[in-house]
Amino acid sequence: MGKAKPTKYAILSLLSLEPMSGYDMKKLIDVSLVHFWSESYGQLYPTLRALESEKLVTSRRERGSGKPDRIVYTITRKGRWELKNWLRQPADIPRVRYELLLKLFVGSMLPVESNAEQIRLQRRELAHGLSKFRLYRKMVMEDGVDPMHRVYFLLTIRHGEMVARARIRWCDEALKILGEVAKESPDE
Amino acid sequence: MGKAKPTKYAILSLLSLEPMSGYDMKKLIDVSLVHFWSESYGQLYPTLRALESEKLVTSRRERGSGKPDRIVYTITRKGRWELKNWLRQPADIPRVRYELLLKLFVGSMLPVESNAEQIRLQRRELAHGLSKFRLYRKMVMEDGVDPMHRVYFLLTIRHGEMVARARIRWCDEALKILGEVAKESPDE
DNA sequence: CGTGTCATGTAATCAGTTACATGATTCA
DNA sequence: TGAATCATGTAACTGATTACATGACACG
Repeated sequence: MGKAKPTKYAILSLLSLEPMSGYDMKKLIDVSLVHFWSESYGQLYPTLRALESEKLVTSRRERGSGKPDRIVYTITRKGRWELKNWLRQPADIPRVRYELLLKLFVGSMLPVESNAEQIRLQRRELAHGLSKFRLYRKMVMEDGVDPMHRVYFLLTIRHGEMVARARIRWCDEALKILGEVAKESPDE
Repeated sequence: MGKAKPTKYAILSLLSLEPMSGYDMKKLIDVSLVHFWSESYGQLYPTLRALESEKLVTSRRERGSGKPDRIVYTITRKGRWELKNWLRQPADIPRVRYELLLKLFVGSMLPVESNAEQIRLQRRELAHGLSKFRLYRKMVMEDGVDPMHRVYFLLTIRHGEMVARARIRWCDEALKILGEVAKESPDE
């Protein structure tokens, strides 16, 4: 079955919230969905055209005074129908490629300290990511966000937080273990 | 900088443990590294050839009695050097595409129960994954695994477990929240 | 006066999966 | 008898990133 075409459905999903341009989508993804989604312009713009010729979205050109024109897309009835269809399929489990763990898997190639440093670096990234969730959560709460959507937005934020926290705990545990290893064999 | 070529370094990593064939690598990845890595034959075999012509690995053909011949690859000094170089670079943070969360992000398109079902499905997958970690951990402990490697193997397992547990906790929390939402508005 | 934002777009490239083909052997 | 395992390999396809181009305006 499947044949996912993720970008297509990501676009339809965003348009189900409100009409917007490709540029808007990119922004939205990069700030609010960044912990579970990503898109590039090179993928976004051509797909938008394809969706239009499939009649899943319509477009209208908005004159920008000074600024460049923007093309605002709106999802059609057919588009909503297709989106719902996809939403009902079981979500596929993404196969990840987590470089840090691969590097650690063959960690004995390098001195313990080198691996510890990798983990510290990762920890910093994760902590930084966590702080962004706090801001984003505030945004979702304050703003005039449709309470229908709010529950679901909060669920995705909560997921990001919980996984990031688990990873940070792992970093701490791993650093402790490597610290002991280093004590046992202070050579290399 | 970067220009990662992840498959290349995944192969060198595995060969740093012991000589093996492309087929062996695929097996190893699919059972022991599955929670943080994946490779397809279509990627593995051509890359192995490329690595050989780069003199990073050597190959010898092993006659199989009855079974097909296998081509066993060994990492060279140059290969180890290149691998170490890569290991020292900071690990890049993978940009994920987690379909479940995208579907949940626009969850209000469907009845609450439909979203809950998605989460239950995911929960089952995660629980199943967790049980595999227990087996894998036992393997690493019992077997004649080089204790130098063991620490690092265990670290990757521990990461898998901790993240899977966090996700399961999130599933439970999310289901509880959606349960309350359903009570408040039993319509749709 | 240079940088950044707005906004769309395309071509080159790369990385990756999928589906096939081969063919002997073992197991139910 | 049919399926699964062993083992290598390739061609077709898809999906995605990257780097570029355009051009006006606002900010400091």
